[in-house]
Amino acid sequence: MNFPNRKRIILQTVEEKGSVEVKELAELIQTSEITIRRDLTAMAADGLIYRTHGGAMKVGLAINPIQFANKTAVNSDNKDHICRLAAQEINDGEIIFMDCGSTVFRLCQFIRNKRIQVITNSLPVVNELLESEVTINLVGGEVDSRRQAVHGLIANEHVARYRAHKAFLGVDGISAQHGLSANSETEAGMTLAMAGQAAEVYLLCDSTKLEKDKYVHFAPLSLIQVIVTDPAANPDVMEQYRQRGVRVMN
Amino acid sequence: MNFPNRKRIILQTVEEKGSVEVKELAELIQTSEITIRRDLTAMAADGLIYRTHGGAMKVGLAINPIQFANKTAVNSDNKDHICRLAAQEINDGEIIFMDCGSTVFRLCQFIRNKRIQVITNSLPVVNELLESEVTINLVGGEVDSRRQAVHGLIANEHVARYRAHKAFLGVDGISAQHGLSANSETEAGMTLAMAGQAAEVYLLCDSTKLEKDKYVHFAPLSLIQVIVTDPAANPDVMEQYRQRGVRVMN
DNA sequence: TGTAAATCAATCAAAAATAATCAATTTCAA
DNA sequence: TTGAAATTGATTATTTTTGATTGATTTACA
Repeated sequence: MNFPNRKRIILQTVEEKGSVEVKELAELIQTSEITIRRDLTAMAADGLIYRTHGGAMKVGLAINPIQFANKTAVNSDNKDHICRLAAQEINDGEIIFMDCGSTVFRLCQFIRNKRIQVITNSLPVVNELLESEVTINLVGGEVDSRRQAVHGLIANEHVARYRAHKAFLGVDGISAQHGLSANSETEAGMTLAMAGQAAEVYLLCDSTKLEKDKYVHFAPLSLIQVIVTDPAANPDVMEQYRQRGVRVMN
Repeated sequence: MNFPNRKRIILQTVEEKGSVEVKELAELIQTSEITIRRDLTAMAADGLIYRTHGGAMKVGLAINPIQFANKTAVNSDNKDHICRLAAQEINDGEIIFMDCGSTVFRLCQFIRNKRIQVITNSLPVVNELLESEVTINLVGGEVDSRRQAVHGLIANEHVARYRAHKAFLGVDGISAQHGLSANSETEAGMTLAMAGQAAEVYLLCDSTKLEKDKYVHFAPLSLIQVIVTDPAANPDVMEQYRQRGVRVMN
């Protein structure tokens, strides 16, 4: 039994049952558990399945954390640090993109009194900036109630109509080697759309997300110009990013 | 049973029942309470659920409910009457426009459980329908913080991309002779845009607005097909509208 | 308000799963 | 056939997950 055949059987089993265990597959395919594990790891890297402890799941069934205001309690000190740094980079008169990341959301409180224009797909951001000096432009399209944000094709097209000085974006994972990754394709699409229309792209990214790879890899590191992170970030890791031409602030 | 699978079951249970207890989940998933507690803590950190003593709850809206309080109090009984009538006109599977009028806003509570698609430029409407059966499409463009709605050129263009079965709109004034009028040009523009893309146009309009003329006259009576108003409306006035080919409900 | 019961966090220990390393086997091309 | 590369399996160390215990905290009820 070779890899392509095993792969076929594994994929079929996962699709059928939603989730499987390593033991189960080893029994079914009549091979060792370690081989199954290797197969699963390879397939998970390709995004074909979602790897769990002891087995694998159908990708669609895995529930990813939503990015949202509720999360603000987690790592909040670090996030505030990041946002203060980011806010210093924003000058009056500028047009900026803000996406629906939880770190990006916290940026709101630091820019309330700036005379800028914010283009965003995040409903919490809009709400937070409604009564402020900031002019808000809301991205139109389908509302994802889970994420309390606007996503999808129409939303991406809307973004493409604008041109901004800076984009402040969040990601779920970033690595020097593989670049940016996210937990969902729709979020990745919005990130790409905003990054493509901004002169300078800032990634707001607490140190726990550095050197982590998530479900979809969607862009190389070269998409961004600046990473803003917290003091807990590993200096060696930061140096790696710098060597690849990214400015790192912390 | 591994974490991702438990996570799925927990989330599903919480969504279904609104709240669950640790014991209940431990029994359901056949695992220890401490494991459930750990799961809940992790999920709460991700913002997927709201942790309570002894269990968990469905995560509520993190957006502070955008207030319409000042306006909604006025004529509320009459407005509810209008909205009940209007809601009866909406069938599952339909696509409808809703604008940012205060009467239109009250329509939300009557359509929460309908399987429809709502296209709106009103932030309170979005907020109200976020956690409902309704699919929401938000109009993109400049946010008018005073009206808590999206207006302007880009917004009108966004609307032009869609085609709906029905539009439910508010106006500031209506008269048999002069047609529809509004207090601002931007609101008038949105009304026109939505009306132009809907097969049937409903005007939700309490009786105090009948035969009133406001700042801008922006459309003839023929723009609309139906007026929904309250029982306090003058029968003679209603007859006038009917004679001009408008269906009047009250 | 005070007391009892329930729930929780923290710590530790056990079990399961995994990663890492190395050896054996197979495959493939020359 | 031979030798290098790829694949597979076995072993061991590490990590992750789970459950039990204890003391602290919160809630419910009188």
